Amino acid sequence: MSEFRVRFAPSPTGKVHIGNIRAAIYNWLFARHTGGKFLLRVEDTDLERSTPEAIEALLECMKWLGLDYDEEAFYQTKNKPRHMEAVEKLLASGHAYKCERTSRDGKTGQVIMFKMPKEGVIEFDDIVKGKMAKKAEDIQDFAIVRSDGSPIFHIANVVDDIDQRVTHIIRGDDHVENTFKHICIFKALGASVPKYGHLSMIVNQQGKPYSKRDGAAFVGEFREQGYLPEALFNYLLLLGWNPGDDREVLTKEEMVSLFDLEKVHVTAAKFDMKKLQWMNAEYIKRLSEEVFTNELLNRVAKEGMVVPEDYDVKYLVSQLQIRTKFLNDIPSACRCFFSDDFAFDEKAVEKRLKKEGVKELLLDLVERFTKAPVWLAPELENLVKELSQGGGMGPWVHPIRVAVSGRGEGIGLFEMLQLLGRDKTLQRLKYAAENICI
RNA sequence: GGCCCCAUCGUCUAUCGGCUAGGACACAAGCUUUUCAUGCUUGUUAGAGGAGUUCGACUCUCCUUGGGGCUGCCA
Repeated sequence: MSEFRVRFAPSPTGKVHIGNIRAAIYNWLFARHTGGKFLLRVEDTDLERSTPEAIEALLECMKWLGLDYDEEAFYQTKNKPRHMEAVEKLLASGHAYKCERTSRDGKTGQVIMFKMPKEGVIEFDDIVKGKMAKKAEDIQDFAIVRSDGSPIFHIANVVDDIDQRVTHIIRGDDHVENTFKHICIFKALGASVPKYGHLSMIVNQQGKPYSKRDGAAFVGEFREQGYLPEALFNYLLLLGWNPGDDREVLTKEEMVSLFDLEKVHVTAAKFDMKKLQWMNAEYIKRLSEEVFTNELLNRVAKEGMVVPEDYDVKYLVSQLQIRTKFLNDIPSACRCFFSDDFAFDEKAVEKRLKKEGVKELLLDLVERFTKAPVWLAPELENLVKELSQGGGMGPWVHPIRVAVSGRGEGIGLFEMLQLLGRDKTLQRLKYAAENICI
């Protein structure tokens, strides 16, 4: 046994929970760090929910995060003959027995139970939690085959791990109790027991398991909201592990070379959306100009806006990139540049335009801007600065911003005016003065 | 109830017996000759409680308290 083999074994239910994908990330990192193999096993035994679409969504989500797997994907349903073979073996060796039972939901029939040892201690050395031990007598016999003849998780999981030659099982904390059972199955089957590492759960502010009620909980949702996969990956990794120094934003190469499963934390980690947002902004800032420009162009086009041939996109990008927290914010931030059909924010209009004297102020500016010798941000700024006579530029800046963009925030005002050009600026100032101001 | 696990700022964490307890997010203040943002500087805030071991404990041991997980013909 020279090579480490780990696996990610999700049930394809259509949505991939962040806790689950974090387990995938740790598995992937472990494999890449050790030069081992990262395997994918699709636990598709729930025929109702395991649709081709759900499987496609799972694969898509892994691809998005850059979790490439080795060898062919393994489908649990296809291994059913092997599961039953193992059950026969257990039956024959006396490790399992048939039994009449009534399930919780009232089903009655014959199931096959795994027979737990009646004495002794089951122990294992968990890579993240340390020494774990439990008296065999504290664990009851459990079902491994349903009355309809289908294999249950416990046996399927163990047999698949044997068949995939998995050496390290890195999975969620909720499986700790199962591990004691699974170890017994491995032994009963005469297979070698893999090493285990149990990852703590991701919890909400109240300390309860993080669910969709607490906010975005599935990978797809983060994607839709404009999070960068690298940011989510990095944040999830840091939730329970750190490189040992103060670095937080790490490259994939750093993650791979520094990752150490033994240094993963035992305690549950609270999910902090604010920090993820910060991380996302960090990654957006670090995007190359080319990549950000492409994102901008694509997203703007998708919203039906047209960027003129000779547009100074480079300048817009230089202004917008550092201010972008979510890629999804790009279209609304760009709308006023590429379309005259932008919405006016009611609050901003109320606060900045529907005030005594604003109309006159804007009309005065129209005159001054008309006479401006050059249409460049620094000159425009000087022009307004002169007007403010050393005082704050707020009384001019805010009404102009709302008049030309409809919003109270955005890139630097004078840069905005430069990008808009003289004609559009004048046209919008006039329109606001005559139709919106009081 | 039984069994298992956990415990440093509000949050993520550093510390592997020497600590004036460090960093990041968030929050607050200031600066960038007073639009927003970025950037920079500064500030507030932490070792659940109690015993023990030790010259010395946030670090080791035990107890208490608090939190979480599991206890399915779900995975």
